Amino acid sequence: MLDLCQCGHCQNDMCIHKVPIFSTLNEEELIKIAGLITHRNYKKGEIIIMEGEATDSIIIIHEGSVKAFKNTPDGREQILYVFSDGDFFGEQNLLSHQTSTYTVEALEIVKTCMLSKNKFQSLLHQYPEIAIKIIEELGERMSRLENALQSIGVRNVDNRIGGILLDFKDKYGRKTPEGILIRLPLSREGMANYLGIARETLSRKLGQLENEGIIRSVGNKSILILDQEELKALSGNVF
Amino acid sequence: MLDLCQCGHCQNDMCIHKVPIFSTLNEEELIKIAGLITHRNYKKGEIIIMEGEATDSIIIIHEGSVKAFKNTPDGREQILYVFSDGDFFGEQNLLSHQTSTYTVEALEIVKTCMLSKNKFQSLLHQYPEIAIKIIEELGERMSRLENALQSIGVRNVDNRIGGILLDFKDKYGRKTPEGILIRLPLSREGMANYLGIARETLSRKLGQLENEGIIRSVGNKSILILDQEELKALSGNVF
DNA sequence: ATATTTTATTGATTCCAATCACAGTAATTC
DNA sequence: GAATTACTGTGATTGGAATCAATAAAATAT
Repeated sequence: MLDLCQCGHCQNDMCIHKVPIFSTLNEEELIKIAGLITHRNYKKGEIIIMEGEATDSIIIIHEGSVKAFKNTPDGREQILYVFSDGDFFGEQNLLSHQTSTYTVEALEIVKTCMLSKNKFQSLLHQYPEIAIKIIEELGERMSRLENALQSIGVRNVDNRIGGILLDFKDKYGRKTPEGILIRLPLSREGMANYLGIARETLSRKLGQLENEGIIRSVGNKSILILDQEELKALSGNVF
Repeated sequence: MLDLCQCGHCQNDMCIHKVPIFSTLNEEELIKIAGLITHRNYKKGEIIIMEGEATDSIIIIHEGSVKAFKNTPDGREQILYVFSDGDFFGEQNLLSHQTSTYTVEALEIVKTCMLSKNKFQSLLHQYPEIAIKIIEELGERMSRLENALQSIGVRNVDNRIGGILLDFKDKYGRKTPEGILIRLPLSREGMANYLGIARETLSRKLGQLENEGIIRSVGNKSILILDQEELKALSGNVF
């Protein structure tokens, strides 16, 4: 995003610059909001919000990535979202009296910005555009959840794996001469928990895709996409 | 909801009376909005919105119920929501430039109220509380989707069936001396498409639950819940 | 650089739900 | 109310992914 700020006080790395929900505001308004924000950092593995807990702030990620998950009755974890720079969470608690519907855990060192319930609510009344931006963002998240739910209706596991790789490509991919290199935010186990399948099944399927020349594993934390079209076909995404 | 309107013009069955997103407004404001609304009825089986289609209105259900679903690549349908009185859809198209993420089909005779894009947007700017109400409602829907996604991570199918019965109980249940009688909005096939399982599997599992004395089928369109606690245990819902 | 721990892969087996096939039941239509 | 049509239930079989078990590879610590 273009940085319009020329003043001495305003840091260029202010988190609000990164956050889509504030994107309709001008620099002056942003500076005002920046003053309302508090910061906090987390180490890898630290819990930021616990499922069922009430929070009193909306939390915006300034840097790093987190996973949001639920613990299933049988002791596994089902990952619902992976949030990174500019994403927010905790908004449910501010508007309704809901407690958090998921646990949020840092996947690496994470810097967050927090805006307290009261400040955020008055902001919403002052700038309806922020509310509209939030509705838009929630709409996108719902759309992603809906797709996830659909791909489960399709019992085919390959389908889901194709989907997650394409998702990660958009968010974490980098073009290289050989193909698009994805720096994975999750381990194999994490990805399996995202897809709702067993770790071993994921390994096998990824191995298969590698044999077919569609992808290549690069260490444990990266995957190179060699044939994006084939992946799209696999994911059943006809659009 | 209490009907405060005493005037001659205002119909008591105005849809906006039923709609939570307008619940913060006073009677005068409601009457103003009522004038902006157009109506349309649908027969069972009629398509209200098609996936991928752009619409220019938010649609509120005044009476009846609908299913919102996606067609999976392998030709099945995955139901995402069942909407009834007071629920709305089509809001994605108004705020972002998204097209509909699902198809909506009437499950019975349905009466709808529509508010056009332009009118709705100016309303949002005028009454930020409406936007906040929408955020709340979307939050609840997301919470439901998240639960659905979780219960898929749990491979156990009984779990999901318990969940859908408890959901339907809250929305469509009626207390009787024998237990809570649910008037099902969906056929067995519909329920199976909601759960993402085969129709036959659902039949078998429901039969099992009946043998265990937890439920009783009453014709094809109703189910009597005899042992709600056992159902909760089954659904793994510890909260 | 080596040792230790963590994470990932591969193989063998089991099990649950999908599918196929058909019979039974309920709901419409005439 | 009989006939037709749509929906639902049950049995037999198959298949794909989970689980169990062990090895291999990678990341981290020493």
